[in-house]
Amino acid sequence: VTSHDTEPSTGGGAGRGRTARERARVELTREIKEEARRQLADNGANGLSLRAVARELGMVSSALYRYYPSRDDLLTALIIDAYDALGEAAEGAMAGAAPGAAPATPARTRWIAGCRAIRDWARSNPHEYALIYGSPVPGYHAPEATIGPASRVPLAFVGVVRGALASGELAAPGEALPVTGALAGQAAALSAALPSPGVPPDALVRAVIAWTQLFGLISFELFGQFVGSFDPSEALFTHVVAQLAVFVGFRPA
Amino acid sequence: VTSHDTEPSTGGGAGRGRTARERARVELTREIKEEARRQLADNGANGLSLRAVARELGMVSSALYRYYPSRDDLLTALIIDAYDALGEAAEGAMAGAAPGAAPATPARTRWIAGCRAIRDWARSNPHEYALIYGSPVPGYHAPEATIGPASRVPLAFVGVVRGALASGELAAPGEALPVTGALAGQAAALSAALPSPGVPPDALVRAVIAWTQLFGLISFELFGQFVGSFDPSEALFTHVVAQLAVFVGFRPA
DNA sequence: TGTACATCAGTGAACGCGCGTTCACTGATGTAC
DNA sequence: TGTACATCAGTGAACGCGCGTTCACTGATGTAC
Repeated sequence: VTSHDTEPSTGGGAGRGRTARERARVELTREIKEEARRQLADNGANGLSLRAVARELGMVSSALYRYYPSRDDLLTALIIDAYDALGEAAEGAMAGAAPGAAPATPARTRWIAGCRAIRDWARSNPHEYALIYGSPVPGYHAPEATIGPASRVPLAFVGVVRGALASGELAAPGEALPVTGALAGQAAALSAALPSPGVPPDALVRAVIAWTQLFGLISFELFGQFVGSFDPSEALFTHVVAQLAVFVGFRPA
Repeated sequence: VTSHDTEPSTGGGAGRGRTARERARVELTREIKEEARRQLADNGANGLSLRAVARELGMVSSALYRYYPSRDDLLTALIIDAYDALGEAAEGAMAGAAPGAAPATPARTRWIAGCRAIRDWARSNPHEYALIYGSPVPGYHAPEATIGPASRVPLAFVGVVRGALASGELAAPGEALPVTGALAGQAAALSAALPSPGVPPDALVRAVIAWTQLFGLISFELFGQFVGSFDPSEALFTHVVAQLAVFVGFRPA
């Protein structure tokens, strides 16, 4: 069971649950999303049906419109929840110790823990994973509100790299190719746009590559490309993550 | 425009087009798949509708059942076509020169050409790509007939590696981690099961990792994860492929 | 504390739509003599 | 070359189903005096 929450657009900013009505609304919103997630698992994003959700909740279909103005809005809520849940898992695993306190966990260890947390979440929530990292849902256009939650994972990746850089735990590995030309420009622009800039393009590009490698591997595992070859893909995953740690340049623990 | 074909289950093995009827059947089968592909692009795999295909072709929906016994069978035909088209593109780009003849293209060059051919095909046929490498279609179970076509790309990858090995063009790079334990076992088993065995587990695993990295990158590009960062992702792609060539161990040209 | 009014969650019927699949049929194409 | 029969592609109607969304309504909950 994962924690999910996206507040419904409760008119006033009143505390959650001041009146019975408000408490009921919060509760039902949660139940609607729970049931919707269940249907996602059975039928995929396209199979998500307001009528079926209402039916399962013992309501009439039109009642759902008091909670979400349309099917796509419900889908958006699910997408944001999924990004947030995954982002939280990654952040939790990758966060360093509180600044100044206790001996910090090595960056390499935190990075590996983050990769594993991401995979664990994906395996526990395969359909929500598919919702955000699988093929786009046709006819659905993600609103801007998804951008923030979607960038939590890549930002967590970059965060570890930046931390490692600051603490001298990062070194360009010998076999990393230099980043040049258009790529260097893009990386520099991206680096400058980060919440806290200062990550050199070379390191940023290696982090991005690791990010794509990780999700490529997880997608192959979940989408069935390894059936019959690396079927329990635990060993392959462990190997790849260790290899990626080398590539990104984390100093061995 | 790409070439696509999967013969309909024409009763006898008679040459294609002996009679007018047979020619018409082959022709219509092609048109049905073409129209289905068009709909795939508009509505995704779930949006593929026999009735809509028939409508567009000016037939009545029940007529399609003379060609495909069900919607899922049509989907299977599309999936097989997609795997075959992509496989053909990869094989074409990765194949060495005829054995014994002419100076062979270096393995590294062929490998990079193969990666690029795969990406080019994916960008030209994004919905067919999503069909085979995106989230699984819920409720659809791929029949065994898809296994062969699906393995063409990974086999092409392994083929280049084996070729490079034979011609002394492959060397374990210094930063590659040793393959041990359960992973080594899986790799050895897989290696032994290959059409032509003899690829050492270490090299095989590196090829598999490169395969997942490549498709992870392409999926991110096509599914929109790079929007706003590495937006034209040409430069990133070129960099990653070169980096992968180093990782797999191809001798620089 | 008690009443009058406003808010709003949930109802039930309806609109208009699309789908996969089956089945008895017709008429053209193909084949055997 | 010509006729009789078999094959089979395509028709049209039907079955039974599900969907998103709108709308006038009812009755319970909340609020102001």
